[in-house]
Amino acid sequence: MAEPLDPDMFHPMCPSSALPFQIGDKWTGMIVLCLAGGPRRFTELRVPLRAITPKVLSQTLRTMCRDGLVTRTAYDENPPRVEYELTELGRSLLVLIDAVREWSDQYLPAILAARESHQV
Amino acid sequence: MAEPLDPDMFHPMCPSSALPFQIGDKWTGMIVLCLAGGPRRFTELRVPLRAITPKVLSQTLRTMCRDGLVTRTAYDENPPRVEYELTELGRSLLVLIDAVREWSDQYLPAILAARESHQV
DNA sequence: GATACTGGTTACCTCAACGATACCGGCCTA
DNA sequence: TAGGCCGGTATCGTTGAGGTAACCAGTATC
Repeated sequence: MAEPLDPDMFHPMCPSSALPFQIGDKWTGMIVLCLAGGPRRFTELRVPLRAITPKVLSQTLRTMCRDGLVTRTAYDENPPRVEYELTELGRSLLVLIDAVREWSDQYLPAILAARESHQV
Repeated sequence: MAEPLDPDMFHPMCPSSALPFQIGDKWTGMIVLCLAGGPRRFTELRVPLRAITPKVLSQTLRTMCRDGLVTRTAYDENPPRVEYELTELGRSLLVLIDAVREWSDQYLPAILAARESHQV
C-alpha cells in the first residue's frame, strides 16, 4: 500500500528545530508526515522517528486518537498488528504543515542569520 | 499611531489553547499579534497579556530580538521609553497565524467534539 | 526450554519553561 | 523626602513534557 518510510526523513541536525512553530506536541507533526502516505504500524513509525521511545510514541498516538487526528485499528493476528491512520481531520493538518514549510523555505535562513549576527 | 490594545484581546478561557499549534514560545504568537498594529511599549504589551510577568515578557522579547522578529528602540527620555516593533521577518509570521486561524475556524470544533466523545 | 517479535506498560528521573514575589535605578512631581 | 512612573532584574519554586530502563503477555519458532 505505502512505500517504506525513509529512515532518514527526520535528521537530528535539521535546522527546522529553529522554526518558531510547532504542531501539537514535540512529535505530532512528524507523525502526521509519517502517516501522510498511508496507514502505518507502531514499529514502522519508530524507524523514521529514531529518537522516540515507545512510551512517548504510544502517549502521543493516544493523544492524537483522542483529538480525532488518527484512528487506531488492531487486527487479531499473530504477531499482533496495529495500524494508525490519519483521519480527514488529521490530514487537514498537512495543509498547515505545508504552509509552515513554505514559510521556512523563505524565512528560516533569515532567523539563522539573525542569530548568527546577534552577539550577546 | 496605533489605537490602544484591547485589554480583553486574549481571553484566558479561549479554546484556542486546544489548537495543535504553537508559534514560538508560549507568548510569542500573542506578542506578534499585539505588535501587528504598530510599535508598542513594554508596559503597553502587559495590558492585553495580563497574565504575563515582566520577567517572562522581557525574556520572550529578548529571544524575539535575537531571532530578528522584533526590534527594540530605547528613547532617551524620562520616564524611559522603549518601543518594540515587528520586523519584516516578524510580520511574515502574520501570514502563518492567519492560516492557523482559518484552519481553526474550520476544524477546531471537530477536535473539541472528538475530545468530548472520547470517553476514557 | 529459550528466544524472538509485536505493541505496548511501569516506575523513575531530568531539565527547562514558566510563574510568584520582591526589588532596582533614574528621573520627576508633590 | 516621599512616592510614582518606566523598564526592567534577581531569586526562588513549581510543573509537566519528555527521556531512560526495565518489563510484560501472547504466540511462534528454534
